[in-house]
Amino acid sequence: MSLPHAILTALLEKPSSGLELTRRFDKSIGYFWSAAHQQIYRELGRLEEKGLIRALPAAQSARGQKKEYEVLPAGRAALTEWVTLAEDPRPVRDPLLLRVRAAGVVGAAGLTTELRRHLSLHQQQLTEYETIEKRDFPTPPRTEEDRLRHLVLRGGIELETFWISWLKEALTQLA
Amino acid sequence: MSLPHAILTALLEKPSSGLELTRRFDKSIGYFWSAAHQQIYRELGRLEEKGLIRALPAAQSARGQKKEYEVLPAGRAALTEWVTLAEDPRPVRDPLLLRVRAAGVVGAAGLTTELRRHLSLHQQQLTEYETIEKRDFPTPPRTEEDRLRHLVLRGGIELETFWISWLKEALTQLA
DNA sequence: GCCTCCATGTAACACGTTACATGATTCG
DNA sequence: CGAATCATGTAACGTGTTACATGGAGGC
Repeated sequence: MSLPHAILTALLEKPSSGLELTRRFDKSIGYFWSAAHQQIYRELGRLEEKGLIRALPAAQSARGQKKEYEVLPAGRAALTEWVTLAEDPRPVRDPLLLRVRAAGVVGAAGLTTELRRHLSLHQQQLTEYETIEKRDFPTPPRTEEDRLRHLVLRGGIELETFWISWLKEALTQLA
Repeated sequence: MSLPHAILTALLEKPSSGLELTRRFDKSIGYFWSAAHQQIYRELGRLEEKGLIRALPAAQSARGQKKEYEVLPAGRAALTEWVTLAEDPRPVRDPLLLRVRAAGVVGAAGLTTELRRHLSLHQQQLTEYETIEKRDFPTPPRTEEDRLRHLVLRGGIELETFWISWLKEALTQLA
């Protein structure tokens, strides 16, 4: 039940059309909750049907015509409730860990190439996050909203740091 | 495409019935790739149909009768191939990070309770992993299989450590 | 007129979750 | 014999992914 709330959050930050949302998911929210445009359009339809958002009056509903949405009070209420809900942490679900385990059974030949590739990708992602951090949070954030956004970004940075360190250790052991 | 390979790995470690697999997923493999029994039975059926595993001859196929599976050569080959496949890291997909971001928009009232609850759950999980580490790897592992299994466990431990540290920082900032 | 890009969708399928169904075995 | 437990499944649904369809606007 996360995607609808991700969309509500994005729309509260700024009313948008489906494609604009898709683009914003690609750079910002998508760093920790990704979604393709097909999923976004489907979900926008459901949210509108439930009365949590509405299409801005100016928008035409014809195909190929831009359609902007904004959040209704009921939508904000639903999001507020979701924030404090008791929802257990997702168990880890990572194919790479699984593959390392499988390598223990069928042999680790060729695994290091893939580990090196992942290491490089995580290093790239870390660099990207650090660029954003320097750009958006050059000084300690003052508003609560900024502090929370920075906190989320720190989460991303520390996760990438974990992967880099773990992959280096793995490569050392397999050398 | 991870579940079938998780099952192949588990079956190579030890031929099992559906329920035995379910239990082993609950304690071991499930720490980084969980699955319910319904999913496992469905997947066992598919793997058998594809000729990657087979039911042991002794087993009856009647409902309520135990049915053990073992991996066929084609199954081992498929798993070996998967280990070295180029498959990009999964983008992070975490509802808690999303909720913190949403809290930036609708207000963080009541969020700390949930963060404290998560902190406690992650501390429990870390303790569990450390118990397993002491039990299974009291001395540096010698075989490649053991080294790889330990590596995966280290991944779990470091991930939990990350969450604990991040949650503590978050709670400090929101205090 | 044609190509590209912007924009909104549909369809089909794979995967994961929740609820329920059915039969065999064991223990009191 | 009744209840609990072991064991294998079915059904329905929600979410995520891949492939494809439709239409408008601007540039050559």
